[in-house]
Amino acid sequence: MDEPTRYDEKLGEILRQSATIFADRGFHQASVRDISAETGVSLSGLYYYFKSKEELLFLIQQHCFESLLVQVAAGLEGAVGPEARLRTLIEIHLGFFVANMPEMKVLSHEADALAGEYAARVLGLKRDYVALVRGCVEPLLPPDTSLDARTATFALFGQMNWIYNWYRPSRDPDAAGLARQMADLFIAGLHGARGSAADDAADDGSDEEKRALDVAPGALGAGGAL
Amino acid sequence: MDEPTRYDEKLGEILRQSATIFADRGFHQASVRDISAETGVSLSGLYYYFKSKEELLFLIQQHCFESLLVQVAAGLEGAVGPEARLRTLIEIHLGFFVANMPEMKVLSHEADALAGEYAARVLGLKRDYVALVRGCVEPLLPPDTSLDARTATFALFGQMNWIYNWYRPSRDPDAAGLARQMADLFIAGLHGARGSAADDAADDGSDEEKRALDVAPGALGAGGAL
DNA sequence: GGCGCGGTCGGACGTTCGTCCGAAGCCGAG
DNA sequence: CTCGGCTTCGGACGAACGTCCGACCGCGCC
Repeated sequence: MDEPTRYDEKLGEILRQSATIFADRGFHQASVRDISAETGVSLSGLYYYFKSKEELLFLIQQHCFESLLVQVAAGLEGAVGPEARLRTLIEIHLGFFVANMPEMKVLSHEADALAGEYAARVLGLKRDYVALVRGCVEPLLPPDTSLDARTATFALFGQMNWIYNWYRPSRDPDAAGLARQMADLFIAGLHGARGSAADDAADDGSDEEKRALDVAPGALGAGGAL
Repeated sequence: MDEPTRYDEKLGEILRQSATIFADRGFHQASVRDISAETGVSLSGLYYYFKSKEELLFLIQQHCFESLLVQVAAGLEGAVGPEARLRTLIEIHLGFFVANMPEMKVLSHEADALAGEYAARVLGLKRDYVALVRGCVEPLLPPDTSLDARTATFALFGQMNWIYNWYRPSRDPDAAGLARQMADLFIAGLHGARGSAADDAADDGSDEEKRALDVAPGALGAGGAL
Protein backbone atom coordinates (compact mmCIF):
# COMPACT_ATOMS: atom_id res chain seq x y z
CA MET A 1 0.00 0.00 0.00
CA ASP A 2 2.61 2.53 -1.09
CA GLU A 3 1.60 6.11 -1.50
CA PRO A 4 1.09 6.88 -5.16
CA THR A 5 4.11 8.39 -6.85
CA ARG A 6 4.05 11.58 -8.88
CA TYR A 7 4.15 9.40 -11.95
CA ASP A 8 1.02 7.54 -10.84
CA GLU A 9 -0.81 10.73 -10.04
CA LYS A 10 0.00 12.34 -13.35
CA LEU A 11 -0.89 9.21 -15.28
CA GLY A 12 -4.19 9.07 -13.41
CA GLU A 13 -4.86 12.68 -14.32
CA ILE A 14 -4.07 12.01 -17.95
CA LEU A 15 -6.38 9.00 -17.97
CA ARG A 16 -9.17 11.03 -16.42
CA GLN A 17 -8.92 13.92 -18.85
CA SER A 18 -8.43 11.64 -21.82
CA ALA A 19 -11.55 9.71 -20.88
CA THR A 20 -13.53 12.94 -20.89
CA ILE A 21 -12.18 13.87 -24.31
CA PHE A 22 -12.83 10.40 -25.73
CA ALA A 23 -16.34 10.48 -24.29
CA ASP A 24 -17.06 13.85 -25.87
CA ARG A 25 -15.47 13.47 -29.27
CA GLY A 26 -15.11 9.73 -29.67
CA PHE A 27 -11.86 7.81 -29.63
CA HIS A 28 -10.91 7.97 -33.29
CA GLN A 29 -12.13 11.52 -33.69
CA ALA A 30 -10.10 12.80 -30.75
CA SER A 31 -6.45 13.38 -31.52
CA VAL A 32 -3.45 13.02 -29.27
CA ARG A 33 -2.98 16.74 -29.89
CA ASP A 34 -6.38 17.37 -28.29
CA ILE A 35 -5.20 15.50 -25.22
CA SER A 36 -1.99 17.46 -25.24
CA ALA A 37 -3.90 20.73 -25.31
CA GLU A 38 -6.31 19.68 -22.56
CA THR A 39 -3.73 18.24 -20.19
CA GLY A 40 -1.03 20.83 -20.84
CA VAL A 41 1.46 18.07 -21.51
CA SER A 42 3.35 18.38 -24.75
CA LEU A 43 2.56 16.06 -27.63
CA SER A 44 5.71 14.01 -27.32
CA GLY A 45 5.66 14.25 -23.55
CA LEU A 46 2.48 12.20 -23.46
CA TYR A 47 4.31 9.25 -24.95
CA TYR A 48 6.27 8.94 -21.76
CA TYR A 49 3.04 7.76 -20.11
CA PHE A 50 1.68 5.49 -22.81
CA LYS A 51 3.31 3.99 -25.83
CA SER A 52 0.44 4.38 -28.24
CA LYS A 53 -2.98 5.96 -28.43
CA GLU A 54 -4.46 2.50 -28.39
CA GLU A 55 -2.68 1.67 -25.15
CA LEU A 56 -4.07 4.85 -23.66
CA LEU A 57 -7.58 3.68 -24.45
CA PHE A 58 -6.77 0.27 -23.04
CA LEU A 59 -5.49 1.77 -19.79
CA ILE A 60 -8.68 3.81 -19.42
CA GLN A 61 -10.90 0.82 -20.06
CA GLN A 62 -8.91 -1.55 -17.87
CA HIS A 63 -8.71 0.89 -14.99
CA CYS A 64 -12.40 1.64 -15.17
CA PHE A 65 -13.49 -1.95 -15.55
CA GLU A 66 -11.32 -3.26 -12.73
CA SER A 67 -12.59 -0.57 -10.39
CA LEU A 68 -16.15 -1.51 -11.27
CA LEU A 69 -15.48 -5.18 -10.65
CA VAL A 70 -13.90 -4.44 -7.29
CA GLN A 71 -16.81 -2.30 -6.16
CA VAL A 72 -19.43 -4.79 -7.30
CA ALA A 73 -17.66 -7.70 -5.67
CA ALA A 74 -17.36 -5.74 -2.43
CA GLY A 75 -21.01 -4.70 -2.49
CA LEU A 76 -22.26 -8.19 -3.21
CA GLU A 77 -20.60 -9.58 -0.09
CA GLY A 78 -23.13 -7.90 2.15
CA ALA A 79 -26.18 -8.91 0.15
CA VAL A 80 -28.11 -12.04 1.06
CA GLY A 81 -30.91 -13.52 -0.98
CA PRO A 82 -31.34 -13.48 -4.77
CA GLU A 83 -33.40 -10.30 -4.96
CA ALA A 84 -31.15 -8.32 -2.63
CA ARG A 85 -28.14 -9.43 -4.64
CA LEU A 86 -29.62 -8.27 -7.92
CA ARG A 87 -30.81 -5.00 -6.41
CA THR A 88 -27.36 -4.36 -4.98
CA LEU A 89 -25.72 -5.11 -8.29
CA ILE A 90 -27.99 -2.71 -10.16
CA GLU A 91 -27.45 -0.06 -7.53
CA ILE A 92 -23.68 -0.30 -7.65
CA HIS A 93 -23.49 -0.58 -11.43
CA LEU A 94 -25.60 2.51 -11.95
CA GLY A 95 -23.95 4.39 -9.10
CA PHE A 96 -20.56 3.71 -10.64
CA PHE A 97 -21.80 4.58 -14.11
CA VAL A 98 -23.22 7.93 -13.06
CA ALA A 99 -20.17 8.77 -10.94
CA ASN A 100 -17.78 7.90 -13.77
CA MET A 101 -19.82 8.74 -16.81
CA PRO A 102 -16.96 9.62 -19.18
CA GLU A 103 -15.01 6.45 -18.42
CA MET A 104 -18.10 4.28 -18.61
CA LYS A 105 -19.19 5.87 -21.84
CA VAL A 106 -15.76 5.13 -23.28
CA LEU A 107 -15.95 1.58 -21.96
CA SER A 108 -19.39 1.04 -23.47
CA HIS A 109 -19.10 3.00 -26.66
CA GLU A 110 -15.53 2.27 -27.73
CA ALA A 111 -15.61 -1.46 -27.06
CA ASP A 112 -14.66 -2.26 -30.66
CA ALA A 113 -11.84 0.27 -30.89
CA LEU A 114 -9.26 -2.06 -29.40
CA ALA A 115 -7.67 -4.98 -31.22
CA GLY A 116 -5.29 -7.81 -30.54
CA GLU A 117 -4.06 -8.35 -27.01
CA TYR A 118 -5.71 -5.21 -25.67
CA ALA A 119 -9.09 -6.28 -26.95
CA ALA A 120 -8.60 -9.78 -25.57
CA ARG A 121 -7.83 -8.51 -22.09
CA VAL A 122 -10.83 -6.19 -21.92
CA LEU A 123 -13.01 -8.91 -23.40
CA GLY A 124 -11.90 -11.22 -20.64
CA LEU A 125 -12.99 -8.73 -18.00
CA LYS A 126 -16.26 -8.25 -19.83
CA ARG A 127 -16.98 -11.95 -19.96
CA ASP A 128 -16.36 -12.25 -16.24
CA TYR A 129 -18.69 -9.38 -15.55
CA VAL A 130 -21.43 -10.71 -17.80
CA ALA A 131 -21.19 -14.06 -16.07
CA LEU A 132 -21.43 -12.36 -12.70
CA VAL A 133 -24.53 -10.40 -13.68
CA ARG A 134 -26.11 -13.43 -15.26
CA GLY A 135 -25.48 -15.27 -12.03
CA CYS A 136 -27.53 -12.62 -10.24
CA VAL A 137 -30.35 -12.72 -12.80
CA GLU A 138 -30.77 -16.47 -13.21
CA PRO A 139 -31.96 -17.29 -9.68
CA LEU A 140 -34.85 -14.88 -10.14
CA LEU A 141 -36.19 -16.44 -13.31
CA PRO A 142 -39.51 -18.17 -12.59
CA PRO A 143 -39.28 -21.92 -13.19
CA ASP A 144 -41.98 -21.93 -15.87
CA THR A 145 -40.83 -18.86 -17.76
CA SER A 146 -40.13 -18.72 -21.48
CA LEU A 147 -37.65 -15.93 -20.90
CA ASP A 148 -34.13 -17.09 -21.48
CA ALA A 149 -31.35 -16.02 -19.18
CA ARG A 150 -29.11 -14.59 -21.88
CA THR A 151 -31.80 -12.32 -23.28
CA ALA A 152 -32.85 -11.20 -19.81
CA THR A 153 -29.26 -10.46 -18.79
CA PHE A 154 -28.55 -8.36 -21.84
CA ALA A 155 -31.89 -6.61 -21.52
CA LEU A 156 -30.73 -5.51 -18.09
CA PHE A 157 -27.36 -4.43 -19.48
CA GLY A 158 -29.16 -2.49 -22.15
CA GLN A 159 -31.36 -0.68 -19.64
CA MET A 160 -28.37 0.27 -17.55
CA ASN A 161 -25.67 0.99 -20.12
CA TRP A 162 -27.88 2.95 -22.47
CA ILE A 163 -28.06 5.78 -19.95
CA TYR A 164 -25.04 7.52 -21.41
CA ASN A 165 -27.28 8.35 -24.34
CA TRP A 166 -29.91 10.21 -22.36
CA TYR A 167 -29.08 10.70 -18.69
CA ARG A 168 -28.73 14.31 -17.56
CA PRO A 169 -28.09 14.78 -13.84
CA SER A 170 -29.97 18.07 -13.78
CA ARG A 171 -33.30 16.71 -15.01
CA ASP A 172 -33.18 13.02 -14.16
CA PRO A 173 -33.29 11.21 -10.81
CA ASP A 174 -29.96 10.72 -9.02
CA ALA A 175 -28.16 7.40 -9.20
CA ALA A 176 -30.01 5.91 -6.24
CA GLY A 177 -33.39 6.86 -7.69
CA LEU A 178 -32.42 5.57 -11.08
CA ALA A 179 -31.27 2.28 -9.56
CA ARG A 180 -34.48 1.84 -7.60
CA GLN A 181 -36.64 2.49 -10.64
CA MET A 182 -34.68 0.18 -12.91
CA ALA A 183 -34.49 -2.53 -10.27
CA ASP A 184 -38.23 -2.31 -9.65
CA LEU A 185 -38.94 -2.41 -13.35
CA PHE A 186 -36.64 -5.30 -14.13
CA ILE A 187 -37.37 -7.46 -11.10
CA ALA A 188 -41.11 -7.01 -11.43
CA GLY A 189 -40.67 -7.90 -15.07
CA LEU A 190 -38.86 -11.10 -14.18
CA HIS A 191 -41.52 -12.10 -11.67
CA GLY A 192 -44.36 -11.28 -13.98
CA ALA A 193 -42.97 -12.74 -17.19
CA ARG A 194 -44.25 -16.25 -17.01
CA GLY A 195 -46.10 -16.30 -20.29
CA SER A 196 -45.86 -19.79 -21.74
CA ALA A 197 -45.01 -20.07 -25.40
CA ALA A 198 -48.41 -21.67 -26.03
CA ASP A 199 -50.86 -18.85 -25.44
CA ASP A 200 -49.46 -16.16 -27.65
CA ALA A 201 -49.85 -17.78 -31.04
CA ALA A 202 -53.31 -16.28 -31.20
CA ASP A 203 -52.40 -12.63 -30.99
CA ASP A 204 -51.21 -12.36 -34.55
CA GLY A 205 -50.77 -15.10 -37.03
CA SER A 206 -50.47 -13.61 -40.49
CA ASP A 207 -48.10 -10.80 -39.70
CA GLU A 208 -44.87 -12.33 -40.91
CA GLU A 209 -43.46 -9.70 -43.24
CA LYS A 210 -39.85 -8.85 -43.78
CA ARG A 211 -39.11 -5.44 -42.40
CA ALA A 212 -36.45 -4.44 -44.86
CA LEU A 213 -35.55 -0.94 -45.85
CA ASP A 214 -38.05 -0.71 -48.66
CA VAL A 215 -38.32 2.98 -49.34
CA ALA A 216 -36.23 3.92 -52.34
CA PRO A 217 -33.52 6.40 -51.35
CA GLY A 218 -34.63 8.69 -54.14
CA ALA A 219 -37.99 9.18 -52.49
CA LEU A 220 -36.21 10.77 -49.57
CA GLY A 221 -34.51 13.27 -51.78
CA ALA A 222 -37.79 15.14 -51.95
CA GLY A 223 -37.30 16.10 -48.33
CA GLY A 224 -34.16 17.65 -49.63
CA ALA A 225 -30.47 17.38 -48.97
CA LEU A 226 -29.40 19.79 -46.27
CA MET B 1 -44.85 6.00 -57.84
CA ASP B 2 -42.21 6.03 -60.56
CA GLU B 3 -40.00 3.04 -60.97
CA PRO B 4 -36.62 3.67 -59.39
CA THR B 5 -33.98 4.91 -61.80
CA ARG B 6 -30.54 3.36 -62.19
CA TYR B 7 -29.23 6.26 -60.17
CA ASP B 8 -31.59 5.46 -57.30
CA GLU B 9 -30.72 1.81 -57.38
CA LYS B 10 -26.99 2.43 -57.36
CA LEU B 11 -27.29 4.99 -54.58
CA GLY B 12 -29.33 2.52 -52.58
CA GLU B 13 -26.69 -0.12 -53.08
CA ILE B 14 -23.96 2.28 -51.98
CA LEU B 15 -25.93 3.20 -48.87
CA ARG B 16 -26.45 -0.45 -48.01
CA GLN B 17 -22.82 -1.42 -48.40
CA SER B 18 -21.57 1.71 -46.68
CA ALA B 19 -23.84 1.01 -43.73
CA THR B 20 -22.30 -2.44 -43.37
CA ILE B 21 -18.81 -0.98 -43.48
CA PHE B 22 -19.65 1.76 -40.99
CA ALA B 23 -21.25 -0.82 -38.71
CA ASP B 24 -18.19 -3.04 -38.82
CA ARG B 25 -15.39 -0.51 -38.59
CA GLY B 26 -17.06 2.59 -37.23
CA PHE B 27 -17.75 5.76 -39.15
CA HIS B 28 -14.53 7.64 -38.52
CA GLN B 29 -12.41 4.53 -38.76
CA ALA B 30 -13.83 3.54 -42.14
CA SER B 31 -12.38 5.45 -45.07
CA VAL B 32 -14.00 6.45 -48.31
CA ARG B 33 -11.38 4.25 -49.93
CA ASP B 34 -12.80 1.28 -48.01
CA ILE B 35 -16.20 2.06 -49.48
CA SER B 36 -14.66 2.41 -52.91
CA ALA B 37 -13.03 -1.00 -52.62
CA GLU B 38 -16.20 -2.66 -51.33
CA THR B 39 -18.60 -1.15 -53.84
CA GLY B 40 -16.26 -1.30 -56.83
CA VAL B 41 -16.92 2.37 -57.52
CA SER B 42 -13.81 4.50 -57.87
CA LEU B 43 -12.87 6.90 -55.12
CA SER B 44 -13.84 10.03 -57.03
CA GLY B 45 -16.81 8.29 -58.61
CA LEU B 46 -18.44 7.98 -55.22
CA TYR B 47 -18.62 11.74 -54.94
CA TYR B 48 -21.13 11.77 -57.74
CA TYR B 49 -23.59 10.20 -55.27
CA PHE B 50 -22.82 12.18 -52.14
CA LYS B 51 -20.95 15.38 -51.65
CA SER B 52 -19.14 14.49 -48.46
CA LYS B 53 -18.56 11.51 -46.22
CA GLU B 54 -20.73 13.19 -43.63
CA GLU B 55 -23.60 13.49 -46.10
CA LEU B 56 -23.25 9.80 -46.82
CA LEU B 57 -23.72 9.04 -43.14
CA PHE B 58 -26.66 11.40 -43.03
CA LEU B 59 -28.32 9.71 -45.99
CA ILE B 60 -27.93 6.31 -44.33
CA GLN B 61 -29.37 7.52 -41.04
CA GLN B 62 -32.21 9.47 -42.63
CA HIS B 63 -33.18 6.65 -44.94
CA CYS B 64 -33.13 4.11 -42.12
CA PHE B 65 -34.96 6.29 -39.63
CA GLU B 66 -37.69 7.31 -42.03
CA SER B 67 -38.30 3.71 -43.02
CA LEU B 68 -38.58 2.77 -39.37
CA LEU B 69 -41.03 5.58 -38.68
CA VAL B 70 -43.16 4.57 -41.65
CA GLN B 71 -43.30 0.94 -40.57
CA VAL B 72 -44.10 1.76 -36.95
CA ALA B 73 -46.81 4.22 -37.90
CA ALA B 74 -48.35 1.66 -40.24
CA GLY B 75 -48.22 -1.11 -37.65
CA LEU B 76 -49.72 1.04 -34.94
CA GLU B 77 -52.83 1.72 -37.00
CA GLY B 78 -54.07 -1.81 -36.52
CA ALA B 79 -53.39 -1.96 -32.79
CA VAL B 80 -56.14 -1.12 -30.33
CA GLY B 81 -55.67 -0.79 -26.60
CA PRO B 82 -52.60 0.46 -24.72
CA GLU B 83 -50.96 -2.91 -24.24
CA ALA B 84 -51.46 -4.05 -27.81
CA ARG B 85 -50.03 -0.75 -29.04
CA LEU B 86 -46.88 -1.11 -26.96
CA ARG B 87 -46.46 -4.77 -27.90
CA THR B 88 -46.83 -3.87 -31.57
CA LEU B 89 -44.30 -1.10 -31.27
CA ILE B 90 -41.74 -3.36 -29.60
CA GLU B 91 -42.36 -6.04 -32.19
CA ILE B 92 -41.88 -3.73 -35.14
CA HIS B 93 -38.92 -1.91 -33.64
CA LEU B 94 -37.06 -5.12 -32.93
CA GLY B 95 -38.13 -6.70 -36.20
CA PHE B 96 -36.79 -3.73 -38.08
CA PHE B 97 -33.62 -3.65 -36.01
CA VAL B 98 -32.82 -7.30 -36.61
CA ALA B 99 -33.70 -7.07 -40.32
CA ASN B 100 -31.52 -3.98 -40.78
CA MET B 101 -28.82 -4.50 -38.19
CA PRO B 102 -26.01 -2.60 -39.95
CA GLU B 103 -28.13 0.48 -40.59
CA MET B 104 -29.61 0.44 -37.09
CA LYS B 105 -26.21 -0.02 -35.52
CA VAL B 106 -24.98 2.99 -37.46
CA LEU B 107 -28.06 4.94 -36.42
CA SER B 108 -27.59 4.04 -32.76
CA HIS B 109 -23.85 4.05 -32.49
CA GLU B 110 -22.89 7.00 -34.69
CA ALA B 111 -25.51 9.40 -33.43
CA ASP B 112 -22.87 11.95 -32.43
CA ALA B 113 -20.91 11.76 -35.66
CA LEU B 114 -23.07 14.29 -37.47
CA ALA B 115 -22.99 18.02 -36.87
CA GLY B 116 -24.78 21.13 -37.96
CA GLU B 117 -27.81 20.80 -40.19
CA TYR B 118 -27.40 17.05 -40.64
CA ALA B 119 -27.40 16.47 -36.90
CA ALA B 120 -30.41 18.74 -36.46
CA ARG B 121 -32.45 16.83 -39.02
CA VAL B 122 -31.72 13.42 -37.54
CA LEU B 123 -32.29 14.78 -34.05
CA GLY B 124 -35.71 15.98 -35.14
CA LEU B 125 -36.63 12.50 -36.32
CA LYS B 126 -35.30 11.07 -33.09
CA ARG B 127 -37.34 13.42 -30.96
CA ASP B 128 -40.48 12.49 -32.86
CA TYR B 129 -39.77 8.82 -32.38
CA VAL B 130 -39.02 9.16 -28.67
CA ALA B 131 -42.28 11.06 -28.22
CA LEU B 132 -44.12 8.34 -30.09
CA VAL B 133 -42.65 5.58 -27.94
CA ARG B 134 -43.25 7.55 -24.77
CA GLY B 135 -46.84 7.96 -25.87
CA CYS B 136 -47.10 4.16 -25.98
CA VAL B 137 -45.46 3.70 -22.58
CA GLU B 138 -47.24 6.35 -20.57
CA PRO B 139 -50.77 4.89 -20.70
CA LEU B 140 -49.43 1.71 -19.10
CA LEU B 141 -47.87 3.37 -16.08
CA PRO B 142 -49.89 2.50 -12.97
CA PRO B 143 -51.41 5.60 -11.41
CA ASP B 144 -49.60 5.18 -8.10
CA THR B 145 -46.19 4.35 -9.51
CA SER B 146 -42.99 6.12 -8.61
CA LEU B 147 -41.58 5.24 -12.02
CA ASP B 148 -41.26 8.29 -14.19
CA ALA B 149 -42.16 8.11 -17.86
CA ARG B 150 -38.86 9.38 -19.16
CA THR B 151 -36.82 6.80 -17.31
CA ALA B 152 -39.18 4.00 -18.30
CA THR B 153 -39.12 5.05 -21.95
CA PHE B 154 -35.36 5.13 -22.13
CA ALA B 155 -35.10 1.88 -20.22
CA LEU B 156 -37.14 0.35 -23.02
CA PHE B 157 -34.96 1.98 -25.65
CA GLY B 158 -31.92 0.63 -23.86
CA GLN B 159 -33.28 -2.90 -23.81
CA MET B 160 -34.07 -2.77 -27.49
CA ASN B 161 -31.20 -0.77 -28.95
CA TRP B 162 -28.48 -2.50 -26.97
CA ILE B 163 -29.00 -5.66 -28.98
CA TYR B 164 -26.44 -4.67 -31.57
CA ASN B 165 -23.86 -5.34 -28.87
CA TRP B 166 -24.81 -8.94 -28.27
CA TYR B 167 -27.44 -10.31 -30.63
CA ARG B 168 -26.31 -13.20 -32.84
CA PRO B 169 -29.03 -14.68 -35.06
CA SER B 170 -27.51 -18.14 -34.86
CA ARG B 171 -27.70 -18.52 -31.09
CA ASP B 172 -30.44 -16.10 -30.03
CA PRO B 173 -34.20 -16.18 -30.60
CA ASP B 174 -35.48 -14.69 -33.84
CA ALA B 175 -36.94 -11.20 -33.92
CA ALA B 176 -40.45 -12.34 -33.01
CA GLY B 177 -39.20 -14.31 -30.03
CA LEU B 178 -36.99 -11.46 -28.92
CA ALA B 179 -39.91 -9.07 -29.17
CA ARG B 180 -42.19 -11.30 -27.17
CA GLN B 181 -39.63 -11.75 -24.41
CA MET B 182 -38.79 -8.07 -24.16
CA ALA B 183 -42.42 -7.05 -24.31
CA ASP B 184 -43.33 -9.54 -21.58
CA LEU B 185 -40.45 -8.37 -19.45
CA PHE B 186 -41.08 -4.67 -19.86
CA ILE B 187 -44.87 -4.73 -19.63
CA ALA B 188 -44.85 -7.00 -16.59
CA GLY B 189 -42.30 -4.64 -15.13
CA LEU B 190 -44.57 -1.66 -15.69
CA HIS B 191 -47.55 -3.41 -14.14
CA GLY B 192 -45.57 -4.65 -11.20
CA ALA B 193 -43.58 -1.53 -10.43
CA ARG B 194 -45.92 0.23 -8.08
CA GLY B 195 -43.52 0.64 -5.18
CA SER B 196 -44.32 3.93 -3.49
CA ALA B 197 -41.38 6.14 -2.63
CA ALA B 198 -42.22 5.74 1.06
CA ASP B 199 -41.43 2.10 1.74
CA ASP B 200 -37.91 1.90 0.40
CA ALA B 201 -36.18 4.29 2.77
CA ALA B 202 -35.66 1.34 5.09
CA ASP B 203 -33.73 -0.91 2.74
CA ASP B 204 -30.50 1.03 3.00
CA GLY B 205 -29.85 4.19 4.85
CA SER B 206 -26.17 4.53 5.45
CA ASP B 207 -24.90 3.41 2.09
CA GLU B 208 -24.23 6.76 0.49
CA GLU B 209 -20.68 6.50 -0.72
CA LYS B 210 -19.20 8.05 -3.80
CA ARG B 211 -18.32 5.41 -6.31
CA ALA B 212 -15.41 7.18 -7.87
CA LEU B 213 -12.52 5.53 -9.60
CA ASP B 214 -10.43 5.18 -6.49
CA VAL B 215 -7.88 2.57 -7.45
CA ALA B 216 -4.60 4.20 -8.33
CA PRO B 217 -3.66 3.45 -11.93
CA GLY B 218 -0.26 2.26 -10.73
CA ALA B 219 -1.87 -0.60 -8.84
CA LEU B 220 -3.16 -1.96 -12.10
CA GLY B 221 0.29 -1.97 -13.60
CA ALA B 222 1.02 -5.10 -11.60
CA GLY B 223 -1.31 -6.97 -13.91
CA GLY B 224 1.04 -5.77 -16.57
CA ALA B 225 0.90 -3.75 -19.73
CA LEU B 226 0.01 -5.90 -22.70
C1' DG C 1 -23.05 10.37 -87.93
C1' DG C 2 -22.48 13.82 -84.56
C1' DC C 3 -23.92 16.02 -80.21
C1' DG C 4 -24.82 16.33 -75.39
C1' DC C 5 -25.04 14.69 -71.05
C1' DG C 6 -25.22 11.60 -67.17
C1' DG C 7 -21.89 8.82 -65.20
C1' DT C 8 -17.03 7.44 -64.26
C1' DC C 9 -12.30 7.73 -63.47
C1' DG C 10 -6.92 8.51 -62.45
C1' DG C 11 -4.29 11.23 -60.08
C1' DA C 12 -3.22 14.80 -57.29
C1' DC C 13 -3.56 18.53 -53.32
C1' DG C 14 -3.42 20.11 -48.71
C1' DT C 15 -4.27 18.72 -44.15
C1' DT C 16 -4.10 16.05 -40.14
C1' DC C 17 -2.80 12.11 -37.96
C1' DG C 18 0.20 8.94 -34.68
C1' DT C 19 4.71 8.37 -33.61
C1' DC C 20 9.58 9.12 -32.79
C1' DC C 21 14.34 11.25 -32.19
C1' DG C 22 17.68 13.84 -29.94
C1' DA C 23 18.36 17.34 -26.79
C1' DA C 24 17.26 19.97 -22.84
C1' DG C 25 15.38 20.72 -18.02
C1' DC C 26 14.70 19.52 -13.34
C1' DC C 27 15.86 17.91 -8.78
C1' DG C 28 17.30 15.02 -5.03
C1' DA C 29 21.64 12.47 -3.56
C1' DG C 30 26.48 12.60 -2.76
C1' DC D 1 28.46 22.17 -6.59
C1' DT D 2 28.02 18.20 -9.59
C1' DC D 3 26.24 14.31 -11.20
C1' DG D 4 22.65 11.05 -13.15
C1' DG D 5 18.14 9.68 -13.69
C1' DC D 6 13.53 10.65 -14.50
C1' DT D 7 10.73 13.75 -17.02
C1' DT D 8 9.67 17.02 -20.69
C1' DC D 9 9.89 19.09 -25.04
C1' DG D 10 10.28 21.12 -30.14
C1' DG D 11 10.22 19.68 -34.37
C1' DA D 12 10.04 16.57 -37.82
C1' DC D 13 8.60 12.18 -40.67
C1' DG D 14 5.80 9.19 -43.44
C1' DA D 15 1.31 7.60 -43.98
C1' DA D 16 -3.48 8.09 -44.54
C1' DC D 17 -7.23 10.92 -44.97
C1' DG D 18 -11.34 13.65 -47.46
C1' DT D 19 -11.96 16.12 -51.39
C1' DC D 20 -11.59 17.97 -56.02
C1' DC D 21 -10.21 18.83 -60.99
C1' DG D 22 -10.18 17.84 -65.66
C1' DA D 23 -10.57 14.34 -68.87
C1' DC D 24 -12.92 10.32 -70.67
C1' DC D 25 -16.64 7.02 -71.94
C1' DG D 26 -21.12 5.16 -73.56
C1' DC D 27 -25.48 5.86 -75.26
C1' DG D 28 -29.94 7.79 -76.59
C1' DC D 29 -31.65 11.52 -79.66
C1' DC D 30 -31.79 14.86 -83.41
